Amino acid sequence: MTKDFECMQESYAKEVLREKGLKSTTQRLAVVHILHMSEKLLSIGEIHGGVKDMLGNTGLATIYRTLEMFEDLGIVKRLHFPDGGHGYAFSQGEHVHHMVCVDCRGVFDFSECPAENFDYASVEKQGFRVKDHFIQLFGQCGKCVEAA
Amino acid sequence: MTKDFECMQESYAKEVLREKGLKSTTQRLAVVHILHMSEKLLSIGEIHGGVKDMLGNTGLATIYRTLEMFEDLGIVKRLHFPDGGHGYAFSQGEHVHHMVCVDCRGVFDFSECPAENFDYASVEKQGFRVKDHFIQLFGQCGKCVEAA
DNA sequence: TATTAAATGAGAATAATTTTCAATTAATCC
DNA sequence: GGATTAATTGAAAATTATTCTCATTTAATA
Repeated sequence: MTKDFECMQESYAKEVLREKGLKSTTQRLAVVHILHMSEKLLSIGEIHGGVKDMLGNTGLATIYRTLEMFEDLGIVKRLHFPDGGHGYAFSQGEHVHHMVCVDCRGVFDFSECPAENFDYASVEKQGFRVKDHFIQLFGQCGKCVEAA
Repeated sequence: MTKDFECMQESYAKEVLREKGLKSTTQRLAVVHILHMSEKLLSIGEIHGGVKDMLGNTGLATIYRTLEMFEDLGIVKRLHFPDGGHGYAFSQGEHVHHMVCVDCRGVFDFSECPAENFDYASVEKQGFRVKDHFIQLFGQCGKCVEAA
C-alpha cells in the first residue's frame, strides 16, 4: 500500500532498491526526499543536515554510503562546480543531463542529449570504444541573469 | 633563447604564465612536463611523486597551488572517474575534450566537440544561459579492449 | 648584480572520506 | 503479528585530501 504523499521519485527509488535486493530504509528514502525537494545541487553536508532535520540523528557515514550506492544505481548524479567542488542531484535513471547555475548552484535538467547526433566513429579511430559520456552545462539561470 | 629539448607544451605554458605576469618556476614547468609525458590521468599524488623524482623535495602544497592555477589558465583539465576519483590531464587551451579508459585510466583527447551542433536554444527556454560545457567520454582504449 | 614581488617548503590545521564493529532494522517466513 | 536473518546503521576512530601560515627562496626586471 502506497502512502498518499509518497512522491514518484520515492517509489521509483524503492522499486530500484527492491529489484537489487536492497532495503528501503528510512534514511535512504529521506535522502531521496531531500534531493528531490531541492532546486540546487546539494553537498554531502547539506544532505546530511536535511536528513537530520527529518529523522533526528543520522550518521554521516550513512549519507556517504547511500549516495555512493544511489550513484551506482543511477538514482543520483554527482555534478561538479568550476571551483572543484561537487554536489548531488536526483536523476531518474533515463538519459538526462544537467545544467548548473554557477551563481546560485541551481540545477536544471533536460533530456535532449547535446551529443546525440555525434558520430563517435571519428574519435574511435585508435580503437577506443566509447561506452558512456558525462555532459554538464554551466551558465546562469534566469533568476541570476536578471539579478546580475 | 629556447632550450633544444624544451617541448611545445612547456613553451606554451611559459607563454601563458608570462602573459599573466606569473613566474615560470622550476616546479611549475616540472608539472607541465610530468603531465605532458603521461598517457594517463594523474592524481595529485602521482604528480607530486613525478615532480619529486625530477627536482628532489617539493612541497605538496605547491602541487595543489600549481594545478589549481593551471586549471584556471586552461593548461590542465581535471577529469573524473566513475568511482568518484579525479585526475589531471594536460590540455592545450583550445577547445579539447577527453576520453578516459575506465580500465587503465588512459586519457585520449580529441578536438571534435560532440555538442558542436547542438542547439542550446532548446534548453535555454526557461532563461538559462549556457556559458560553458564539460564533456568527458568513458570507455575502453584499444589496448584494454584487446586485453579483455 | 641588486631589488622586489611572487612563489616555495614544511608542517600545522582543517576538511573530507572510509573503516570498524556492536547494535538496530527491514524483509521474509511462518 | 512475532521470530529469524542478513542488511544496514551510528558512533568514533582512522585515514586521506586539502588548505593555510609564515619564514625563506627565487624568477623577473632594471
